[in-house]
Amino acid sequence: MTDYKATLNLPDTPFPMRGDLAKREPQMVARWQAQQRYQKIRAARQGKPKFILHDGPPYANGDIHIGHAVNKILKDIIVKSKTLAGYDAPYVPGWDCHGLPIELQVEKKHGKAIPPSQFRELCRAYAKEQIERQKKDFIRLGVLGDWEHPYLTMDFKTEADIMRALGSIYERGYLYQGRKPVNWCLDCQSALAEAEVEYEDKTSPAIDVGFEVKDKGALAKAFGVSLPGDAKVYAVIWTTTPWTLPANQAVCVHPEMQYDLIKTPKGYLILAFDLASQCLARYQLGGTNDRGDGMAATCKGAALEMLPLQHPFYEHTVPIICGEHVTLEAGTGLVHTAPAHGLDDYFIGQKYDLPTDNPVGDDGKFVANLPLVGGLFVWKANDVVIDALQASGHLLHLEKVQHSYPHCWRHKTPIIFRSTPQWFIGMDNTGSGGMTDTENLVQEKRSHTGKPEKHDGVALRDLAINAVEQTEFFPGWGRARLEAMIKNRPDWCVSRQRNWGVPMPLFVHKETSQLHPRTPELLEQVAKLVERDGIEAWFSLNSVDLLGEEAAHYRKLTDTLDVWFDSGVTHASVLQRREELRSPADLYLEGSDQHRGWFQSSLLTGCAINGIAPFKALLTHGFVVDGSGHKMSKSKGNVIAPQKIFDTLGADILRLWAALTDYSGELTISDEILKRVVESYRRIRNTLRFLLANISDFDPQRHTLPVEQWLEIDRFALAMVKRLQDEITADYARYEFHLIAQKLQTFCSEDLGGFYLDILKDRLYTAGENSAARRSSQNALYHITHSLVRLIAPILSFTAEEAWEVLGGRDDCSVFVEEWHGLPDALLDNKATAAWLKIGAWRAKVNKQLEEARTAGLIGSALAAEVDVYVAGPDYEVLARLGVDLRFVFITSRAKVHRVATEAEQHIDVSASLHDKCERCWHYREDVGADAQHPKLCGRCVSNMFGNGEARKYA
RNA sequence: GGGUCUGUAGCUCAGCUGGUUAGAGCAUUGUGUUGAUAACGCAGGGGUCGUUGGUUCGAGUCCAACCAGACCCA
Repeated sequence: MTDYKATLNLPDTPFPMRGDLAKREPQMVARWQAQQRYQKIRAARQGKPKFILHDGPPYANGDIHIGHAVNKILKDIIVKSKTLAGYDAPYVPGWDCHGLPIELQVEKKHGKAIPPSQFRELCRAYAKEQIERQKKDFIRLGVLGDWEHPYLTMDFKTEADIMRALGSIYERGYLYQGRKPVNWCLDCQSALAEAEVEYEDKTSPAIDVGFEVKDKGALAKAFGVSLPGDAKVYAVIWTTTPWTLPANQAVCVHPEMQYDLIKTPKGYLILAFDLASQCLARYQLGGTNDRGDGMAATCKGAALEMLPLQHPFYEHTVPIICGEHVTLEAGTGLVHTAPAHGLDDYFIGQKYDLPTDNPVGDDGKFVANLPLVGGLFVWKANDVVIDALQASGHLLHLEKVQHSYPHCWRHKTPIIFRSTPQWFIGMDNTGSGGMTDTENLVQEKRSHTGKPEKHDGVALRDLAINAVEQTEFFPGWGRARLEAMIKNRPDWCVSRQRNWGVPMPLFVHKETSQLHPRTPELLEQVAKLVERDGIEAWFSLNSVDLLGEEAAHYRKLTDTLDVWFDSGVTHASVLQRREELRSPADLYLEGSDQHRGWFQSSLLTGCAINGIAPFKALLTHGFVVDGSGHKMSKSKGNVIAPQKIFDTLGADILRLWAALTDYSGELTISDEILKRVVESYRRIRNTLRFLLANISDFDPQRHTLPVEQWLEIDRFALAMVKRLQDEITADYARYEFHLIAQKLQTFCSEDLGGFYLDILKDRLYTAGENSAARRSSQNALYHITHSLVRLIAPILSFTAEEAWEVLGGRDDCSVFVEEWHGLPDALLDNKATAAWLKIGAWRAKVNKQLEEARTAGLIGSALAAEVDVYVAGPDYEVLARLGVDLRFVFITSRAKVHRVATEAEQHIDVSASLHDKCERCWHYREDVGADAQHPKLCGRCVSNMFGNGEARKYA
């Protein structure tokens, strides 16, 4: 018996069905690096239009988590898709290296008693080590970039440029000195960062204090009442920090809230309407009217603005001011305001230009010459203040309360808020130089000269808002979010009292506190030194070397810069410094938290230095959450590590997950989701494998046929892939990756697996190896494969490169030096396309009938069936046109169309074939055995094997 | 508490400017094939479109409130 299977052209490929990704990907990565693929791609794109995606630097601490992975994968998808679209898209990864978290790690490891210079060296070494760990994982994800030359904010040259950026901002008039309350530990005698503060319960004295109204006439007017001449009126505040009363500068009310003037045995009291009753109960004062609180009059807080009050134990008066931060949660609805001791107070104080004078020294003692509390420790001062208030009759109530209060995480002792001298980038000061109106500014910005724009005299806030308007946002709501933040943000405090950071290389006059007149020049001299020796150059600098005799009059600042400044100015220190990059970048891409972070620090420094944003577009992705939509945390135990995913499932699975998920909201991940992603991957991979396997003997040099000679279904397939490619390349350009992943999957399942490839198998396997019928299909498959491999490449990079090796027969070329595949015109008019869609619909109907016949036990395989299709109207022509090829579309052994008059008469008859089954092609045909020499074969197979081969036109 | 978002089948996503019985892939069930075989084909089941009101002749699609979740603030 002849084994006809051997006479078929069955698929064959070295591309395995199972990816075995976890094991094989690392080998691929090693080869890519050895072959310098990033550099080769750069060379291939030399001279092409640039697309600059600027990497927001991750912080050099800790191993990468899933959020890092998402971020880098999305960036990589963009860089690769832009590369395939023909752009020169370099990718220079970076790291943020200075700052507190690293200090804390080093402290934890080496203790606190280390000289600062040695401490900084340890920090530098630690950061370096962390970078190497993170880098290894980023590379493992398949992210392509200049990993050998990343940018580090702790590079000496970068450190110098960070200083220079500060200098530019100073020269443009946006830097100023001020005071600001910071968390202050009395035991450390130093400022604490937010991360060093923890909250614990503490018992404090809670007091209600009356501030006597000075101008009763104005008050009476505000409330619209007349008051007896001898009446005493008090604005009542409530506080749990009596010791801050010496620094009181105002009493704050909510402008929209209702305040009552209430007559009591202790005089008239001003209290918030909603809190009056409980306050009076607390003070044990009765009321005299229906409401029981003796209300005399009421008014809105706004009416009380600027009313002068007598400080309860000092000579000066303080105003009533209005603030939105006043709440009704506790107290009286009037808030004691000490700008030196609270952030809210400080901000509202800025608005009203209140003094920020801080009477408390580093040691927690009041300055010696201060009346009442001079020289006292703050906690001691509590009692003294309370006694004084009691004695003078200003104290309405005293009680002990337990509340959550900030503590130093090292000493576990309560901290205080205390204003200290700091440096700010002002949002609203108009900088130096002449006024320029915003309109002119916009005009100037449109001409991209690359030179700093003239923007002195415009408030940074206005520059920034303007820059936001010029920026493109993905997704669009990013604009509203960023704009709202810019509009509301306070001045940027850029100074920190830290060791591991870029110093502010400034000299301040000891008496006047003014900066040295030659500051820009001096700053550049320092920058030169830092370029050579790093930030240590400043710390070890002897002022005399720079200032000569003047040194005696100047203090060398020891403050360092906020780390957000470091990364914020990478547009200057990296984009403008590196040959292959430029500013503004085409895109910044980060998580949505960076609206407050890097987007903003970049925007503000960019605007302050150049008048424009350092980016043309911003893309934001959400955070990764678990299967039920909750954030991941170690305590919840719902953390999924990227390392675990690429070590078990492979990086391509993680990449496909990132692509499949709509990143504009939260990205959900769970074991089930990953399982689904693996299924998706298999579908795409197997389709690719089938394609590769069926064109393994196809040589485009020898077997290319002009499209007009292809069978029509092959041209239809070409049209389908063309449409897919058009859609997907457009989706890449819009950064809509989840649509791409979805379309790829649907294309593989519907268009290919469920239609074209299904129909094609018979022709590919049974037609003559080199027949026009078979080569026609391979022409189509060749283009589909080439298109598909490129389309998946930005997402499934490992799989694409693996397929590319099979396609090209060599392992030293990358799909990323290519561009999107140039597809020939399918030469298919709208009518023919519509006809094929109709044919597909009829195929579905036939399938349904076949399934019924199968259920009824009439047939098994579809080839065991014969169908008669009764069709009315234009559909008849559509099907009839295919002639004998119709059976191949339906994959039945015989198919015939019959015309009927009306749609109502349309139906499909399925019957089991009564003929013999051809042993080679498995069709049941009348002519099986017609050729006596080949009794088991049908006529078609005899012809394909020994004759001229069958002729096909449509399918 | 404020700002910016999200909430459509078990999972991931479509559903344009409001208009016939809400779609796809995967999963699931049944089944065919054993010449893509730890693969592939075919058919089926599965959704109060977060909840409740409102606008409209008509709402998944517009408005309001509420619930749940995310990010950033306070």
